[in-house]
Amino acid sequence: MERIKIKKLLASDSEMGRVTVKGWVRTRRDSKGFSFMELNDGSCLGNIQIIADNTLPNYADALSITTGSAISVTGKLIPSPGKGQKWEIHADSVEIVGQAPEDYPLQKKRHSDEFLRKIAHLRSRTNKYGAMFRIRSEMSWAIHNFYREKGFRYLHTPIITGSDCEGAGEMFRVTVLDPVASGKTGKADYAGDFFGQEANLTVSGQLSAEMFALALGDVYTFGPTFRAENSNTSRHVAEFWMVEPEMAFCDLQGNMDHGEELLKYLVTHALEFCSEDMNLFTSFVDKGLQKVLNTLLNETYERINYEDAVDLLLKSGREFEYKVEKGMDLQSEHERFLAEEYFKKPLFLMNYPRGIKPFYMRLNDDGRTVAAVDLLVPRIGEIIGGSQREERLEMLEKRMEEMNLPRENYWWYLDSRRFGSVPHSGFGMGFERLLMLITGVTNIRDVIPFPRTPGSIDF
RNA sequence: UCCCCAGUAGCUCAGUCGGCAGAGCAAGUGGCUGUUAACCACUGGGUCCGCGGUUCAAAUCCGUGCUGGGGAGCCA
Repeated sequence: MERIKIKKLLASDSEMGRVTVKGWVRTRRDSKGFSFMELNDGSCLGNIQIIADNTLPNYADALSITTGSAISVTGKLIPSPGKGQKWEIHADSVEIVGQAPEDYPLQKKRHSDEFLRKIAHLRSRTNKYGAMFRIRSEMSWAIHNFYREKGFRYLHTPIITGSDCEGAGEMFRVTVLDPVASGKTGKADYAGDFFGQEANLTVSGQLSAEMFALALGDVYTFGPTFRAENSNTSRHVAEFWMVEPEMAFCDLQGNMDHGEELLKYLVTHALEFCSEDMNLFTSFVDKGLQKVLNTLLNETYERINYEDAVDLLLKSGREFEYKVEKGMDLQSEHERFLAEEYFKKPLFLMNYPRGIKPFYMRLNDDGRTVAAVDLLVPRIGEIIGGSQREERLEMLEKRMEEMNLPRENYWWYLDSRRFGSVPHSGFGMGFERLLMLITGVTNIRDVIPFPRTPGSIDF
């Protein structure tokens, strides 16, 4: 008989004569004459209650079913006389598909996130992580929906790259050379390597995306990104997913409009299409989450120049551990003060000093600042980082010279400024940080299936 | 990478001044009940993170390493 998803059964508005469900048992409770089981199949947060009478031919088997076991049940969907659930299945047959022995690590009680991280291969069988990864899936679709509706083209930029996108951040090397052998000679033989030159995992698809924005108009990438920084924080992983829109004929204001629209769309989508799972997070993970989500949805995001933000911090009278200094990048505590205490809502910080930003950001008319923009949100900090790109060939070349970037490595990038260059803008949004924001989960390792961090690549 | 904290039963944790290794939950067995983080009783379960040191005696004090957590830097 064809399997039916529990999500569908729980949403039913009438009895069903004969259905088959398959899933994993969360808990079993016995009576003398019958046994109750809570069955979950991952289709939704809720379980369906199974009742098995001792008149079943294999009732002894049913009594051996343990937490974590996989079973297949056929029976009638009937209104439950007990409290706590609308429907239950009165079983005509219960078949054990896969028994889980007593050392099954998940108990029918709350486990710590730290413990569940050590059994990341099983944690998605818990309520919280099941909900998390359903939301993660739904948010991925929402991103594609958003861009498709807006006429953006989905672009697949390379994972392996020869270019060092921003000259910032440590990169993972990609090689077929034997590290032991190359250690003997004392230096790497790139000419003998697969690509004949140094190759790395991408830290951003931006430069490639710019080329396609200048052809297809509006494009976006959404894929894995790699940073080999030795960052040990709750907001960093070595492999993460990033959304990077790139828009032709778009200035900094348009860039911010787009970021705000995207974020609001995604929050709306989560609340509309993941309401049951979202409810778990607003109720149990973070009591203040609903308020944060309301703010994200209903407030107009602040837009403030870097220099004005620095003035504001200096005048705040607030004692910071690190002094606020003009020309320096803001510290985490400064960003948090602005987003969480001063404005109490998301804010775009724009027009940073040129000295602390990469070469491709457009130089403003004041000559001191560039058209950079970061979106800061409460708790997470920076969730979006972007800029209007420098579209003027001479200015771009000058900036590259200042930063000692070899022009020949970027010949193709510079070509885009020689042939029909136009103002354009874009940004990167960390997908995991988005998930943290909308679920209230505070550790990035808990929003990605198998996190990769320094010294840790299990699973 | 730096600063701080932690590591004791399957899980969460207590363990006082250095003096016999503990609780709750889970698991196993039995009982009871349209049950629902069921309930009641009994039972089993330990490399006190590893290594070294101090001491008559170390879970406890000292050193060191490993692992995890929080914060910082870097960033998304």
